[in-house]
Amino acid sequence: MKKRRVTINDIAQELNVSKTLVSMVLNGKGDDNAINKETQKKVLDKAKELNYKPNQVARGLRTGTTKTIGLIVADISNPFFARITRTIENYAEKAGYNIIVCSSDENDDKENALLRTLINRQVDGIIMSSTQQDTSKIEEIVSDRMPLVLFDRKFENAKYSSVTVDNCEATRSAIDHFVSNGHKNIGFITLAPSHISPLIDRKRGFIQAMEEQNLTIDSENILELGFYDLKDKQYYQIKDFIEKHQDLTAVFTANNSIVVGCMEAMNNLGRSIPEDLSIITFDDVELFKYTNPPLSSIAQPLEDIGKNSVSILLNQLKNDNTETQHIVLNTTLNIRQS
Amino acid sequence: MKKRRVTINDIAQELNVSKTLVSMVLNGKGDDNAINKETQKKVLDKAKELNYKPNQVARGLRTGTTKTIGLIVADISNPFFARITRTIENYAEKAGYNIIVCSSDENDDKENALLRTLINRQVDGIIMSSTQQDTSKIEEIVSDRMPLVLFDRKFENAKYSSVTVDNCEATRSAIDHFVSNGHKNIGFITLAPSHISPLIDRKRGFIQAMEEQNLTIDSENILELGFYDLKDKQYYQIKDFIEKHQDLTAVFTANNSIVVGCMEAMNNLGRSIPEDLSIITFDDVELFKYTNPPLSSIAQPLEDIGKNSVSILLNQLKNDNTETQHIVLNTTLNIRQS
DNA sequence: TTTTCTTACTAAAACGATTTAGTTTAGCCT
DNA sequence: AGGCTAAACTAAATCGTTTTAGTAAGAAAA
Repeated sequence: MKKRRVTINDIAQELNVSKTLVSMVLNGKGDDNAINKETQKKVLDKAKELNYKPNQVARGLRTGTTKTIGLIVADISNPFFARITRTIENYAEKAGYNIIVCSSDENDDKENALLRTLINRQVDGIIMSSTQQDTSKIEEIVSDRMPLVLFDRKFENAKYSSVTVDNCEATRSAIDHFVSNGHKNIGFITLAPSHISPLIDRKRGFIQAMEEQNLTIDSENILELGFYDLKDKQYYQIKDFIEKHQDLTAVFTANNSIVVGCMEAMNNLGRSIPEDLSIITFDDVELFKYTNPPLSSIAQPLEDIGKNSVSILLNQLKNDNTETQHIVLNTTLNIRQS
Repeated sequence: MKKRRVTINDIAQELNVSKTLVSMVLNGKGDDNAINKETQKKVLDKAKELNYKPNQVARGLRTGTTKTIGLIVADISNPFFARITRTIENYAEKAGYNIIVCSSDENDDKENALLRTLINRQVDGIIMSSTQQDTSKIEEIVSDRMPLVLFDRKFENAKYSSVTVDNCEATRSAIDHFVSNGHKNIGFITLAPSHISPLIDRKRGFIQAMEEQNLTIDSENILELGFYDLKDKQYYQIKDFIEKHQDLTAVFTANNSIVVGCMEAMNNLGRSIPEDLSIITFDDVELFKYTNPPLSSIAQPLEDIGKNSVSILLNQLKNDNTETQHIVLNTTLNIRQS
C-alpha cells in the first residue's frame, strides 16, 4: 500500500487557508505578501508535522526549472571523467542541483539522442565533453533552449562556453623535458583521424616543440591509432610501432588509455622503461605513481575543470547571460621514473 | 530569444482536433481508441513536421513516473563505483530510464538527504550502496514510496533486494592461495569499526580460512584502520603496521584504496613485493596489471552487479512486485606477481 | 421503430505546484 | 460620510500531459 504524498493542499485544508497562502509561506514569500506572522508559523509547523516535501516535478512543470543539470561524457567509467563528474556533482549540489549522467561512447548519434533526452527532461542546463566535429547538429538540437557548457573539448567557432587546458603548451613542456634529458628521437602516439580538439592541440604542441628544438619530425615517428578502433586493435598497432622503431629513445602518449597499451606492449616485447624507452603521457591517474616504473605524466586540474564548468553554467542560468566564456587552465608535469 | 516548445496543443490546433486525440495517437493508443487511420497519420506527420517532443516533466506529473532511477554510491570517482555506474546507465537506458547519480561520501546524514531529494524528484526507483548500519532511517524515509535495490552492501534484515558477491568465500580462497604457497604468517588489513557488510564478511572469511588451515590468528596481525579517517592517517597506520610486523610474509588487504597505501608504505620502507611481503587485495583495477609488481587481486563481476541491480529494480517497477530477491555473485581470483 | 453498438471524436478533470489578479475588512484621512 | 490604503487572504489560471467520462452519428439488431 503506497502512501499518498502530502501535498500543499493537505496543509491548506487542515489549516483552512488557501493553497496560495501555503505556497507563499513555504517559499519564504510570506512577508512580501503580508501574511500574518502567526499564520506563517502555523503553516510552517503543519508542514513539518505532516512531513511535507515539495514535489519537484510539479514545481518543475509550473516554473520551467527542474534544478537538474545534464552531464554528457564519453564514458563515465573513465577515471578522467569520473573524477570530473564528482566535482561537478559537488558544486552542483551546493546550488541545489542534481545531475543526470550520460555516456556517449564517442558516438555522434548517441550524443545527439542524449541531448534530446535531456532537453525533453527539461534539465536547466547541460555540461558536455562533446565527441562531435562541429556544432551544427548541436545548435539544431539545443537551439537556444538552454545553456550549454563544454569542457575538455571545444569547437572552433567558440559558440558555447568552454573549460579546457592548454594542451599545446603542456605537450611542449613534456617534449622539452625529453630534450633536456638528451633525447633526440622522440615518438608520438595519438588517435586519428581525430577532430577532438585536445588531441589536435597535443599534436600541434609536439610538432611545435620539435621544430623549436631543431629536431627533425619524421612522420614515421608519429603513430595515429584509429579513433574508433577496438582497444585490441590499437594495442597491436602500438606493439608494432614500438617494435619497428627501436631507434626511438622516448615517446609521448596522448592519453591515459594509450599509455596503458604502451606499457603492455613494452612488457610483452621484453623491453624496459625507461632504459629502452622513456615515456611521458597526457593524463594522470592515481596508480601511475605505483606502476613499473612510476609513469611521468601531465596532470589536468580535474577539480578546477569541474568547478569552472558548473560556475559558468550557473552564472548563465542566473543572469540569462548569453556571453560565452572560455577558460583555459594550466596543467602540471609530474616527472617520475619513466 | 528562447523558443517556445512545441506542445501537444499546437498539434491539436493546427489539425483542428482535440489534444486528447493527439495524445492517444502519439502514445500508440490510436487503434485501441478507434481513431481513424487517416487522422492518425495526419497527427504523426504533423508531430514530425513541428518536431514535437513530449515534455517529460508534464508527463511525469500526470502519470507519476519520471523514467528516472536514482543511484547513490559512496563516491562516483572510485573506479569500483564508476564502472558499476556505467553498466547501470547502459541497462537503464535500454529500458528508457536515465539516472541521477549521487555520492554519499560514506556519510549517513548525506545519504539520507540524498534519499529525500531523490524521492522529491519522484524518481521511479533507487539503486544504492548504503553506508548505514541498519535500515531504520531508510525505511522511515522511503516507506514503501518506491522500490529500492541495494548492491555491494546489504543489511541483516534483508528487507530490500540486494546484489552482492560472496565476500567470505572470495577472501578464503585468497588465504588458501597464500597457504598453498607456503605462507603461515598472514596479516589482514581492513577498516573498522565497520558495519559495512562486505568488510564484515571479508574479515570473517579471513578468520575462517586461518582456522581451517590450523594457523593461529594473532589479533596483532589484523590491522583495522579508522573507517572515517583521512587517507593520510590511514597511510601512517599501514606503514607502522608493516614496519612492526616484519614476521609477516603475506598480507591481505580488504579493498582497493588500502592496497594503494600498502604499496606506498612498502616503497617508502624500501621493502619489496613479493620478496619481503606477498599481497593479495580485494577489488581489481585495470592498472593493477601494470603496477610494480602486478598485483594479485579478487575481481568482482562489476558488469553483472550493475546488470542485476537494474533488472531487479525494473522487475519490481513493472510488476509492483514486492518480493525481495538476494543475488550473490562469484568473484575471480587473479593471481599475478604480488 | 426503437434500441443497442460501433466508430470517431471531445470536454473537462487531474497531477501539484506557482502566479496573477483579485476580494474583504479595518483603519485612517479629510 | 465617503474615499483611500494597507493588511490578510483567496479564486482561478497556468504549466503540458494523460485519463475519465462522455457525445454524436450512423449501422445493426430487436
